[in-house]
Amino acid sequence: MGTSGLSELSEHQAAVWARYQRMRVLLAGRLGRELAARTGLSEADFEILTALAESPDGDGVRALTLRCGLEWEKSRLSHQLRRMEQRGLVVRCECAEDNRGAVVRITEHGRELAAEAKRCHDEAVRRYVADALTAEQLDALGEIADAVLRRLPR
Amino acid sequence: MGTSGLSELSEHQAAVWARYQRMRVLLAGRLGRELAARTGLSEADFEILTALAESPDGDGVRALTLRCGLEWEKSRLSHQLRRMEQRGLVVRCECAEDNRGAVVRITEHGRELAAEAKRCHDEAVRRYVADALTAEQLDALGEIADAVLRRLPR
DNA sequence: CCGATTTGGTTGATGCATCAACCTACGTGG
DNA sequence: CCACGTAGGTTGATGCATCAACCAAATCGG
Repeated sequence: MGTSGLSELSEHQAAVWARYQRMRVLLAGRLGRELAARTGLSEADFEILTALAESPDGDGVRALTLRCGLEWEKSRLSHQLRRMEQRGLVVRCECAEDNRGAVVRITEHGRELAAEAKRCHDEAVRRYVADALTAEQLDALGEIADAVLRRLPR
Repeated sequence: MGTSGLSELSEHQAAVWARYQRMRVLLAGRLGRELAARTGLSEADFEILTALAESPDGDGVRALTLRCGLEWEKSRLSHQLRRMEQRGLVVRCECAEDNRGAVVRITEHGRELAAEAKRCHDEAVRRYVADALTAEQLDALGEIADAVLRRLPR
């Protein structure tokens, strides 16, 4: 002690952070790659399709609702939906209640891919994470996430 | 039990995963944003500059060395270095020992920004992670990362 | 020594993420 | 009712990440 400045990390803290970063990058890369290889979907596609497929409202979800649920920026959603519409995964139509708004509907093709992707994704998460950790570690991970999230503004 | 298919996640597992994902996305976003706001560097810039500044070899690092250390793809490094060279953060020059190769040198400007960025980044990691977790949680995070990394091919 | 293969690196195309600017419709206070 | 502020969405530009194609220098097998 005595050598640590106000904002420095101890060697141990830096080492943990480095391992976390490595896990984060490699895990995300692998999950994304497997999903893309098996379904042709990106993680972004998957998030949208999952939200649409899970939505109880059979016919379409308001873009705003989607955005809030995913915590996405509006331009991000707009660009993403444009690309997905071109590939026939979703359809955008006008909104009756608010003429500014957009309603997004998942297509049959989209729904099929979403189901396939969920299987694929869950299996990968199980393989790389759930099965790799003890029950205590899994609980700890949840609590760690909560603790960090509490520190994040908003 | 009995209801779980081969690749499904239990509710608890899915909930932990969701919280992890949320932490991952929001934390990365916040760290990147703070770094960009305070130094004008992206995380990618920061990784490169850190590697170059830490390198004992005062005059330049082989691109290959950089690539292996960061585990980056070669085209990614090439594009990134091009952008950084345009901004005057690094210089690329030819390699004496291997005429195919490239040697990267950090500029004075780059070195100053790297130091500033390290302070900024360490402070943010401390604030959002190190100070948010108990000593046990910090250790647990390191072990979780190791356990997952052991499952990841290569 | 020579031809084939491998290796280090660049380039171009595409998708994803973000920022800023913009447009139109909604809502509210006068 | 109207003028103004705000909210929902789109668009364009830029940076980042990846893939595939390419090039030249190195290396290896005969």
